[in-house]
Amino acid sequence: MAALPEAVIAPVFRKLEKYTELTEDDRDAFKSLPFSVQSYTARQHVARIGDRVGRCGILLSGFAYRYKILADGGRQILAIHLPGDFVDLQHALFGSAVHSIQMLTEGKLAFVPTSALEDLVAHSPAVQRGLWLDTLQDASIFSEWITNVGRRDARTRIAHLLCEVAMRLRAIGMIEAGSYSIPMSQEQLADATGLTSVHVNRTLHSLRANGLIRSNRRSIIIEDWDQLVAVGDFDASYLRGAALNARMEPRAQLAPYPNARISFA
Amino acid sequence: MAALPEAVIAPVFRKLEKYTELTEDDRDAFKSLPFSVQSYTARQHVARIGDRVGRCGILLSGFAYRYKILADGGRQILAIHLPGDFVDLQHALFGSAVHSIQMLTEGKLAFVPTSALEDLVAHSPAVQRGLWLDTLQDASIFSEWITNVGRRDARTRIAHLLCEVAMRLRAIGMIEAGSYSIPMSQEQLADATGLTSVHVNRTLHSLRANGLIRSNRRSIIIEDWDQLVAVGDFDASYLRGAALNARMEPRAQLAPYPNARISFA
DNA sequence: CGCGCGATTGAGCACTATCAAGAGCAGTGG
DNA sequence: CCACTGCTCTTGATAGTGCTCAATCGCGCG
Repeated sequence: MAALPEAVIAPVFRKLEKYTELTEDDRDAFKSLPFSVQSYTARQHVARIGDRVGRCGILLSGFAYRYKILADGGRQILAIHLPGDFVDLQHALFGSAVHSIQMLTEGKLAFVPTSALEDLVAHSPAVQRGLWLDTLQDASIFSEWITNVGRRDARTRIAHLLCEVAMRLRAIGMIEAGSYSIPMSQEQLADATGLTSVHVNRTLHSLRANGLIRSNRRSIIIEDWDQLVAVGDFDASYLRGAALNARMEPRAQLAPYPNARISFA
Repeated sequence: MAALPEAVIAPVFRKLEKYTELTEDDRDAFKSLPFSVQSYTARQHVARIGDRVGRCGILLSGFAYRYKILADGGRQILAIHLPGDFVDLQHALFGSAVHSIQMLTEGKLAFVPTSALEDLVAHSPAVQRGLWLDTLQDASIFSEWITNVGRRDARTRIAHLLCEVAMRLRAIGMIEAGSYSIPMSQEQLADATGLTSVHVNRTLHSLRANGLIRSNRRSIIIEDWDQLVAVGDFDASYLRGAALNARMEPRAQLAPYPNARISFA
């Protein structure tokens, strides 16, 4: 357990400080938390349902997702995590995992013992506030997902998910040269939207036919952001701090980044 | 704005203290927050999407729910709130409403100005921790709802929702003499489960035919809790503190309260 | 006693799932 | 360098769950 280099936790601070002021002391205290870093391969599990959890994971690189398995064997993806995300605060604070967490790609996580994090927040209201707001933001994204799978048709659902991921990647600066990539199979897309992979496949084809996206094997490129937003019934305000300047910019300005690429590599 | 009588905030403390120790100072500080109480009639709105929000609402009595309206006019209910719930922490902390909040029944809310709450949590880590954990618990419920609407069939969805509400009411002591009531129309049940009211109606009939519930006009009575749990694929562990001793009791013990009544009055 | 909202019921339809088979790309080992 | 293997994507045919549309009923209320 050693402290992390500045560069690695910079994204975490950016997230925490989106709505909270941290003092130099707060930052120092956070940086001196005992971290242990672990590397994962794609598909590796970070936690499984039922595990006892005594640590809190922070995604440093790569993508991860949380999911539940149902009685009938079905799977529902609950959230997609990007670098900088706190991956399982709920598990850490309550002590047990009620769903599983799996890597989408290879990547690294930093783990902090729950006890150390609890000590920190007991003495640093600002850090706790940052974490709380992050949780509130996650909850807001969850509630949008409820809406997405509950009341939208397949076409809208998928467009909405693509918009969300695009916007969140953009907010953390992971769209460079107008393109970005996340590695999700159509089956994973299906499990995130409550559809079947077959239907996702057909819907992607339809979006492609309408010129909203392009896609070759394992990669999706947004061709027409404005239309994708329209089709996806997408309004980024629920993303709060996870959207780029969501508070300030009017909706219109949130949208366009010309020809951005989503490569589902 | 006057302080609230002890009796009224007792449920709030019970919630906050489920996972956190509050000192006498913490409690006093909380009790001296400037509260204003407001009464609502059934169907009245507490907040509407787009509102600027500068206060935090605590449900003192009655039931409320949050919902979103979609582009096509559809409605999705995101959460059902019971007495003692913090109804819109997200809105209060971020300053604007991204969904609407409406009363299910008549009831009362206490409002605290966001600034006063922020002052309090800046000085009382324990209170902030309680609120944070409450938010984490809400997020856990959200994620279960995603699963519910995303991957379960109509029968399972409705059974699951009935189980959840029953369990949560039980946790706050609102099931007396083995019966309890919440006032939800079939249309509201539909908007919470992502179904149509017509299909909810038919599914309730089917559950009734199988002896899992009884129902007359606007009231549902659980006849066979064990079977309802089985049909609803219900495992209360996601409820965390919102379930009765969810941490301690094995699953089997969570379940039965003989012939409990849900009156959807 | 008339009104109104919610519950109920029926008929037909549509979106999405299911089942099944084949194709394409990537990584592996010979 | 090339079969082998496995996974994901793709496509077709068929079925079904849940939706839509529409009308009627029933209870609570003024």
